[in-house]
Amino acid sequence: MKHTPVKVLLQATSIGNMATVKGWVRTKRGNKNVAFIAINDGSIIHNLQCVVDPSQYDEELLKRIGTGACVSATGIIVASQGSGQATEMQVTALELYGEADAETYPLQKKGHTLEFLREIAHLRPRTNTFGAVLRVRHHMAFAINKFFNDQGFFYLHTPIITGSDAEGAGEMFRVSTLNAKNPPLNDDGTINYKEDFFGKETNLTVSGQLEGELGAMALGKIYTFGPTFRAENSNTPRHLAEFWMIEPEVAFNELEDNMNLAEDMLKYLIAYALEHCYDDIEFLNNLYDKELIARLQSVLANPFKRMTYTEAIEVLIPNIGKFEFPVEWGTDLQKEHENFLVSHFGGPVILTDYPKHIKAFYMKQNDDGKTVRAMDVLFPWIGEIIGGSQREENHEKLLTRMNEMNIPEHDLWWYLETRKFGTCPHAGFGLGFERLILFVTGMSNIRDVIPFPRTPKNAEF
RNA sequence: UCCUUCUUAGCUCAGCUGGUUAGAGCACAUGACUGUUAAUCAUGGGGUCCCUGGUUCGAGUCCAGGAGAGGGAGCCA
Repeated sequence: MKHTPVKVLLQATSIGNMATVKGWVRTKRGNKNVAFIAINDGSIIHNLQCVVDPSQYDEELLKRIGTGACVSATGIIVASQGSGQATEMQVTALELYGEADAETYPLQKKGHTLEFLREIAHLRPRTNTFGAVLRVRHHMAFAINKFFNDQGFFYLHTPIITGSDAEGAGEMFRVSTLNAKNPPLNDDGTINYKEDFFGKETNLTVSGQLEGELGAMALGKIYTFGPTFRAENSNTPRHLAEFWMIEPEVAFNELEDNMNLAEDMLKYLIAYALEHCYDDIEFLNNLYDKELIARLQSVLANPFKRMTYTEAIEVLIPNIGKFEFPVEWGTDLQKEHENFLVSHFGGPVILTDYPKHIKAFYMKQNDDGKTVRAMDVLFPWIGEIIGGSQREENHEKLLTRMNEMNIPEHDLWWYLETRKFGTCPHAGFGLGFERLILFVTGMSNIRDVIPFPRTPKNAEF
């Protein structure tokens, strides 16, 4: 018999229907007269309560249907006599697909720490928490594509294996088919990558931005959304070695347009989450973060505070006594400074026009000779969620800056040609997908918003 | 990578100043209970005290080294 999602069976319109449900047992309760089997199939955070008359079934079969078992139940959907749910199933047929030995199945009915669940990442999607997070993650991925598609952007697939090591966004993972124990060598003892698969040194991408700019110089408005890799030895709740990044790039946009796009996108995504994932967000709000829903609504209700780096420094200096690290014009902001600004203004802050020496080579230089048209979006709780800029479109200025910063120009000849042939103002940014999910779910560790996290010393599963 | 805290039953933890046979709750098993909501009650089984070495009559407890995890910082998204 065709089965119906729990999500549908829980609706009052299902009452009176014969149906089959297939899923995993969350709990079983009861006595010798009646048994209650709560079944979850992942379609929604709630379970379907299946009511079983034990006298109608083999005692051994019922015994094997415990927490974690996979079953199929058929019966009529009725209004629930209990108070915890609107509907339930009066079971007439029960089939066991696979049992889960209670002695060894690691997921119990009761509390687990998130740290323990990370050790059993192959099973944790079966918990309420990870079901909720993974559903939210799906809806956010879909909403990102929808947002950009609706605005006329094209989804550009930039390469995951990159031949340039000049993107400047961090340490890279080498991609090679050479024999690691005995690689071919040049006369001077260095590894001869001419014999490698691609005939040159290659790595996993740290950013699709440079290729994204190539797309924007033809299609006008593009975005990338794909995996990104950083081999930094970062051990924090906000960093992953493998994460997903969204990078829009828009021809003819200047910094102001870039800020508008970032704010519009973030608000669209948060509103989408509240509209389409409310059950899951409500669950996370109640279990982990009582301020979650209020914080999401607050971000939607207010414009992001926009100010220059220089103005931010002026706000920070009178409060210098509150900080561990010094504040003066020219130094990069520490996390404590960013946190101060966000709580001082009571919401997201967009900082622009940073000193050029703390930002990347491709950012557009301001006329003051000191700052560049950079933009960071700082969010409550998680800090920097977006980093972006208007790009330097002047070939001469870009080349000079690359030389100053020792960026090898021969590696990026193709990037430079966009400035030689039909250059134009353009801007873009990068949004860390998992950081967005952190914000929307209220989870506090980035390892808990991706199914199988990759971090230093950890690539299990 | 740096600072800091932690590692005891399947899970979450207690274990005092080093002292006899290492405890609790939950989970699990068995039984009871006429509709439960993390059901309840009774009984029971369950331990490489992270690893290696040291100090001591004696180490879960003290010391050294190592591994793993959490929090904070840096790097960034």
